[in-house]
Amino acid sequence: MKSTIPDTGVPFAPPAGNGGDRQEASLHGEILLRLRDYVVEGNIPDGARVPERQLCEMLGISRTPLREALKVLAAEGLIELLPNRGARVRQLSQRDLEELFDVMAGLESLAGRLACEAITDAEIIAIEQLHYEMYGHYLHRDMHGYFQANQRIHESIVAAARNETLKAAYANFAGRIRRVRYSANFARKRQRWAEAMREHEAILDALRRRAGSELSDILFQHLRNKRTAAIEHLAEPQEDAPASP
Amino acid sequence: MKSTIPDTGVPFAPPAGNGGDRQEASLHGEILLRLRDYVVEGNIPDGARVPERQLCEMLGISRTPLREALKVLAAEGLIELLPNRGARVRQLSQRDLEELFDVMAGLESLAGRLACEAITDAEIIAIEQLHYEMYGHYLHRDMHGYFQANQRIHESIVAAARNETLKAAYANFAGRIRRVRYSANFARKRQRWAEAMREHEAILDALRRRAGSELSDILFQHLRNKRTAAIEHLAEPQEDAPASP
DNA sequence: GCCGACTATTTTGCATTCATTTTTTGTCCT
DNA sequence: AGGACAAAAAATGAATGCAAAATAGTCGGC
Repeated sequence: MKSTIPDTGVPFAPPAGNGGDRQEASLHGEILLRLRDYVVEGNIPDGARVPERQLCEMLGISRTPLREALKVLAAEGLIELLPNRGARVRQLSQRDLEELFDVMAGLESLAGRLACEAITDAEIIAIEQLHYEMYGHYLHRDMHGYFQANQRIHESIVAAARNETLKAAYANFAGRIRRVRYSANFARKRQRWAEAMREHEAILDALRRRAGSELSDILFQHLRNKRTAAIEHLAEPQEDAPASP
Repeated sequence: MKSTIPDTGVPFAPPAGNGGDRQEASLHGEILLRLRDYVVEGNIPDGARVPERQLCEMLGISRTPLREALKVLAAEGLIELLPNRGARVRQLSQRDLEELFDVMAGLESLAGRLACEAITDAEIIAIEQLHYEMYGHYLHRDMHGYFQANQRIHESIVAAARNETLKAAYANFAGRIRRVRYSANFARKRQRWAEAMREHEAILDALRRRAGSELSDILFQHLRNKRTAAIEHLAEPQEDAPASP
């Protein structure tokens, strides 16, 4: 039960300048991107065994670059590499999820604190825009739109922190959680929605005042509450699935 | 100037249960551990080019497992992999260091907050012991002893957070910074020493009261101050190197 | 009929080999 | 002599081959 990539945590890659594009020269790099998406999007069932050969012909490459990509994904924590027994999609226990949410809370909390030091008025206005947009989705019970706007707000805060290292770490953890979201059908309870909206107002308020320490607290609590909702949801799935208008 | 492991950050490996041992079955895993230490300890000069062949015969293996290990190290951010141009030790700019310190500050800040929820009296007492020990080293101007005790205190706080995911991430970032410490001879200024001691008192105080939010703030500031000291030190090296008694 | 041991097939881990690309060296021309 | 071009050498990226381990399948025993 020991992973090949053992006790050391892998933080993340260099800032690498480019934020969003995914051009990639080398084959194994290309494979890495594709495989990561493939796993994150939940195309492989939890804990499923995936023979290398099968992936090879699926991707049309030989085993060497594939294995290199697998090692990296294992270091990222998306899959497990059991010695002589192949790669498995990493199955997250409830405890793992709790830990992940807490780390995300810590990172966002940090992002908020740093953002207060550097954010511009224009950026705040942009976030306010997203906030109102999100509020609209909330009123219309549009879960998907709400969710997206919400994500963009949090990403904006991370971006405003002006810290590529943080951004990379954030993206990595977000990816791990996203996989769970894809697999389990993450609907949020209505009551939590209202709470979340109120919390977001407080976030904006603290951000406007550049109250770093305060914002840090609020963001942590906000994510903590998200965590609780998520865990409860996992315990008893699909309660109060929102009707799309 | 693009790394093969591109924009995505690699967070870190699974908890993997075992905290400290480094038994490793697979060859590439063994190689990974040895290479990581080798790099972290600064045996390779910054930005130096290291031909694979040379590493292979140094480690007595073929290129395949070596390259797998290199990919992982690149994902961890310790080295850079330039397409068709080999591996280079990642050179951290001053900005990179600032970012790293800030992320460390965020993680420790989080650790403190979580620790307040779960830490036992016994653990607090143990940390107090370390604190007094550190104070002794401080009085004796024993930088090395001071430094070690200090590190153990921070590790204890992270351990008390009861979050293996956080612990792994922390270890990864700590490794990146440690490399700089090995290379540049990190002496701390005396004035900063006194400040740091006071801050540590405040940390202990907040910890005893389980004041999570407060501790979070103090730890962040503490690390922020460390950051400032480190950056200043890099700018004008070895000022006030402490005489060992 | 079910459980356990033995064999065959598959799969992983690593070494070796091949094809490009890069870097170095050597030579020639200005 | 200095620089540019060209060829050789070396290094990287990927594919293939081979040995060891694991899985599955079968047979035999109880």
